[in-house]
Amino acid sequence: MLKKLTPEQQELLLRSAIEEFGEKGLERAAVSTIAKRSGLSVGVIYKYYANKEALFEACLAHSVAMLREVAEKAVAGETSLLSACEKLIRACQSFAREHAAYVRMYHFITTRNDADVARYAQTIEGITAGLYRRLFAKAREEGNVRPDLDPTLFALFFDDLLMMLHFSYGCRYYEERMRIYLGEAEATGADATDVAARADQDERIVRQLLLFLSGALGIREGANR
Amino acid sequence: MLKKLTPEQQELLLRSAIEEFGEKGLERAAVSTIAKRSGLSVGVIYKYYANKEALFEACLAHSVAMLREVAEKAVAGETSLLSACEKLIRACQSFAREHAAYVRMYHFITTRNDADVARYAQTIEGITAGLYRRLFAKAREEGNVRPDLDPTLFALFFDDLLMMLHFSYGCRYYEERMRIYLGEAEATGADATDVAARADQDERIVRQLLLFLSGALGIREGANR
Amino acid sequence: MLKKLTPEQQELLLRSAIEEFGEKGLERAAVSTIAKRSGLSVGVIYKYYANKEALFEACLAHSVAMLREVAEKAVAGETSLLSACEKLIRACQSFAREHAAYVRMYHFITTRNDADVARYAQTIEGITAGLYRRLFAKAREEGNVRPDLDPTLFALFFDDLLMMLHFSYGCRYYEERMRIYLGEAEATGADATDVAARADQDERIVRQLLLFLSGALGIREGANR
Amino acid sequence: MLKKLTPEQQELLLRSAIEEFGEKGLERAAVSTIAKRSGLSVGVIYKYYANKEALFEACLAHSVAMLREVAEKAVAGETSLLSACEKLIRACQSFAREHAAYVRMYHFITTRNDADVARYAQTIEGITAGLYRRLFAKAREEGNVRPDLDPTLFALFFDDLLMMLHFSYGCRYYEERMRIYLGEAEATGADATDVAARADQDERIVRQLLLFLSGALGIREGANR
DNA sequence: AATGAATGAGGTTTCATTCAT
DNA sequence: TATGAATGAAACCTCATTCAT
Repeated sequence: MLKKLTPEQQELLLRSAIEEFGEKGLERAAVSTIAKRSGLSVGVIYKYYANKEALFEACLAHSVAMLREVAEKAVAGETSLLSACEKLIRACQSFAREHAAYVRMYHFITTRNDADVARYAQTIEGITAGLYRRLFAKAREEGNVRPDLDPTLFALFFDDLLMMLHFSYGCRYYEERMRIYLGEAEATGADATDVAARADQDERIVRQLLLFLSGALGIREGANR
Repeated sequence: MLKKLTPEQQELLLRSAIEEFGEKGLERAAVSTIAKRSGLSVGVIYKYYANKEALFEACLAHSVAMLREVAEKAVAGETSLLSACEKLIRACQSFAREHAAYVRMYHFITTRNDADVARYAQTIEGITAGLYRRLFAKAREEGNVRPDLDPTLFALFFDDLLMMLHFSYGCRYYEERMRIYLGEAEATGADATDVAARADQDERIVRQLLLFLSGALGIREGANR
Repeated sequence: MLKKLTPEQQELLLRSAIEEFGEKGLERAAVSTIAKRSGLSVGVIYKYYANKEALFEACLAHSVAMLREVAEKAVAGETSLLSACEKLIRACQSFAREHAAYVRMYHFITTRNDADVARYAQTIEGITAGLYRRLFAKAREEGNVRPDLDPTLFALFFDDLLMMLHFSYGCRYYEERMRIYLGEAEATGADATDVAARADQDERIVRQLLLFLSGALGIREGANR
Repeated sequence: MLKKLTPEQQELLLRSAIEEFGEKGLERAAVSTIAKRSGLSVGVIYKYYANKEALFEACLAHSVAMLREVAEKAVAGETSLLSACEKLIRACQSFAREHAAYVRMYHFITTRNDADVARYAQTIEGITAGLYRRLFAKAREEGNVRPDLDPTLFALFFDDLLMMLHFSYGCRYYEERMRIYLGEAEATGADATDVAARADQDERIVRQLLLFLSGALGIREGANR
């Protein structure tokens, strides 16, 4: 009769858990901390999720669903391959900046070494794999990309670059790595200059990645724009 | 102070620890298991390393050193950019097939979220970042690649692809992801057919990645070979 | 105050609780399971009983009342000591076969180690103790049993045997123990042969226990029948 | 090389655990309390026993072994059935007075309702069952007991009485029950009068139980003494 | 008044680290 | 000095009890 945990509280629980897991990973995250963060009791978490791992998986599913949603929105209605890529890249950037914890959850899946990995991978990668392959296959048929391109493998390489882009904006190590490559000092705060510099850098990354991709795919500029 | 452990034993300890960490990650790996695997006592491990984390870091350093060594050997003496790339790709494949645990250690670094990340990244990525940047800058000067290429960012994208290649051969999630992209069933064993099929697939990946890269870099075929 | 629970529901609650407690004991039984079994809410149980222990005690009282009722019915109107014994033995058997949970509840009292034990024992054992003692004292006066019999202690020994008989039919350990003594395999099911074999065995136990008792009590066969 | 837990400490651990389990039962006993009682750490308990249940079983085994040892010593070398019975009864009394916790452990087995019960029963009861059966069969062959006695069932009834005797000295509920039957007030302390009264009562129980048994078994006085 | 979801104390168990031998 | 058994803090999870609806 009475559902004490409102949808808002359930959402809050997931968000709190994603933050905790995103910071510490499955093992180091403590259910009691998640309870505190979300203002709920330990008991109620175990009412909704059988154990810590089940909660982790729910967080994964939630995070991945958001990632996918963003990706799908980004390419929806795009007819040009290059502009679809641009949309995806920009979507990656803004999503990862806003929801770093979700990106980190995604990254944590990749560290798993158990038997469930196959299931996760199928659920998460299956859709994008198909999407990109079809995108490239169609572009090849239409003569917009190099004719010797293997849609299967190019889809993989393309996704490699998008994944790394995600991680570079959401995971500290990859962030640091990007900084090293770009040869810049750590941003100290969030003042106006930093924000502007960051936007500039983001823009530079977009342009260069598009350049890299258009070369890789052998995109005929004229045909696309 | 610590004379009793021969270099061979130290090497053995690191190898055992890398295997254990590579299988289970930092949290799930047990120091006592590492002791058993290496035939040493728990006590002596703590004589050499302050704590589990310190041992983990030593394993990271060791793994990364091997990775780097392999990478450097691969490009040594290569004058052509494309053939350097090919060497690197093939080195990735064979190293990851042989030393999956080392690759996984490398991958574990990226899950770090603490303050030490910067130090790690600097040590590990600094060198390759510089190497690739110089490689591309030189190629641009010599007119062997597209003139509008930004050596800094292209180095990053190139390393993205190599990292993902590593992980695709060493980490279960990424392995599974590659399988999904390539649309193939899980290899059942190590019989002759499997081995041959795997070699074929590896070769296909090398060729397509080189195609992807040469397009991306705008490599002038004639100038390189 | 508590009007809403009909006598039928109260009875059902007790029966459900006795089943749950009989299966699992006080600690392992869950109030929520009892609520489910009885179709009531957890809340209403706590309206009627202060806590799980109080409910357990009510179950004890109820079970013991039934046991006693059965015992009293069995001896009512019996003039011969031996036939009173026989009635009690048969009553034990059939009651325990039908209401094993009640027998187990009774058995659980005996595990108590707290201060309330005296109160329980007084309530439960007081009546039978008096009953048996008077039974034996009367038989001695009438010259139907050995004259050196101590009614007090013989009542205790007699009750010992009846208690053990109860438990042997209601509690798994004692059941198994009886099987070991009787040297028989575990009954596999409830088919006709099993049922017949079981009845035979029950009958054998009755006859031998009567033999044992009549010897112990020094019953003069002629005087009793 | 170094077994820090000496046999004495292991013995102490078992004794402490038996006391704790004997007082509270499996569920209510806390491993941490056992650790405190024995002056050991929680961890070392889990080195020696896989979990609380395993420790409990070890305590059972230990207790039962002692009980059996005492029983076997009691009948060893006794040629007369009646004097063997007397020895057993007196052994029960003194053992239970000294090691009440062991008796309670034994009693706790009988509350179990799980599948392991059969195994326990076999181990514990198997030996005495055979012993008593043979004792009675031999006595019947020799014409020392009634010829219509069924050794199997009489062994069971005899063991019933011994078990109840044990419990009456070791378990509070049964103790209280005996007091009710005997119609005496609770002993207040351990002063001289109490001790003497207790010894008197013990003696009375021995004699009456022997009387009861000799009647039940139809022992020919002349043949035995 | 009845419900049953939420609470949170408390128990079991693990394992990094210590330290007596 | 090297060992590896002992330590004990910390985390998961359960479930008796409460209380908002």
